[in-house]
Amino acid sequence: MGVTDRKEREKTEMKELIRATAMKMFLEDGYAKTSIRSIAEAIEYSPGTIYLYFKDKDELLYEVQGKAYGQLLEVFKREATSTDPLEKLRQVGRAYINFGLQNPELYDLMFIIRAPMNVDEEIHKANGGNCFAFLVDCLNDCISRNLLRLTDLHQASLLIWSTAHGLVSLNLRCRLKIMDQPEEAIPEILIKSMEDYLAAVTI
Amino acid sequence: MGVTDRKEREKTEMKELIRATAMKMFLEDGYAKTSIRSIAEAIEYSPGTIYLYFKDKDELLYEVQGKAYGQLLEVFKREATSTDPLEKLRQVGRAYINFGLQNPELYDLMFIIRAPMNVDEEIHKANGGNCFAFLVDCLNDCISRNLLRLTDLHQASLLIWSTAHGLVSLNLRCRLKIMDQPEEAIPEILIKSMEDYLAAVTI
DNA sequence: CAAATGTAATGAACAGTGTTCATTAATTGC
DNA sequence: GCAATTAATGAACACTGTTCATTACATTTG
Repeated sequence: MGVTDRKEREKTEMKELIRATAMKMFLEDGYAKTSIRSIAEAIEYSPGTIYLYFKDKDELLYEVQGKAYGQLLEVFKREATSTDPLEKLRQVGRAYINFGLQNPELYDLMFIIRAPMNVDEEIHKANGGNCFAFLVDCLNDCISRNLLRLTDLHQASLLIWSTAHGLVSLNLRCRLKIMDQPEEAIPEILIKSMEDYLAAVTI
Repeated sequence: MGVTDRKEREKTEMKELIRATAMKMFLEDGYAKTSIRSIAEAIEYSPGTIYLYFKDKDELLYEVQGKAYGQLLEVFKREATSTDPLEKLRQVGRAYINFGLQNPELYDLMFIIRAPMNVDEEIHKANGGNCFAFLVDCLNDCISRNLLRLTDLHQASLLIWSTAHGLVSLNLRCRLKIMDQPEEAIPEILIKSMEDYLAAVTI
């Protein structure tokens, strides 16, 4: 059965080619501006072919989202290594914000873009869940040691995530222009804000 | 000059008709799903007519954004009336989150949707600026009385706005599904989280 | 009042989108 | 070598925002 094996392999290779090309184009031009036709053109196939491997454009988005969550988790593991729970929490915060600042299109696609939530719910639970779990673990160390003014673990996780996401997403949508700050100062402001926030809820 | 007066009047009436119809449809179906053709059909004019009054679809969005900021400011003025600075701050937080929960499409259009930022910057400064100023004023009362653990006024404003926006927008994008909470419990969770957050940064 | 002017509205046309599906091409199994 | 299966195609469909030559109407002028 060497033939069916090869076919299987070719099929997954093709799927991977489409996935990788789509991801590259999503990150360069954004999800909305990347058309199925342009992806097809990039891999030198006809538009219809993509639909033999992916149900629709959204499914392609879900694939990339999955990869993206994996990337974020890796960043967490790489950047948040301190043995001090509070310092580790600060590292997570910094890592999250830097990730959003350095990968705007990726961040958009993970947390801001509107996409019909079909399979989405499961994909987010499976992939995003790991990232969230990292934060929860980290916070659990802080809360169980009574280092924070927040006592409900999951609520605290939600709050910290919301704050970081709020900072990143308001910036990505240029809503911080109402504060009269120079463009180049913003990354530091966001990081500083997050740190001051964590300091404020630290006992 | 009665004729030119009437023409002027008809022109502004027509513009208002388009603006109002667009807003209604944006709120019902969302910005993306509302087409120029469908707006034109709703007011029984041809698609081209809309372009005699608005440069493009984005300009229509800006108009609605302006109105929306006005609405939010009114909600602030109506809901946040306490003479106690801290209670007033809590009222602002509650009002913001409830606004987002009760007007999801409007909130989307104000803070989440992607739109080319051309005139946008000025519109946001002018309209959104008033809402932000309300929060800043409110926070100024708290900080000047030394009631909060946050000392930098503008940074504190940014933080509180980010937290509230984070809560609302993550919910709007169904990202809170990774926390296993029943749908109907979420509004209370968001409000409670915001309140506990404010409590945590209160001295 | 009739003709000329100005202007508001039209709707076909353009270039693009996601998606489908009958047709074609290639490969495999017998 | 031939039939059957599978993969790829690309035209077609129904949409999108936007433009612009054409038309219809209201107003002003002769």
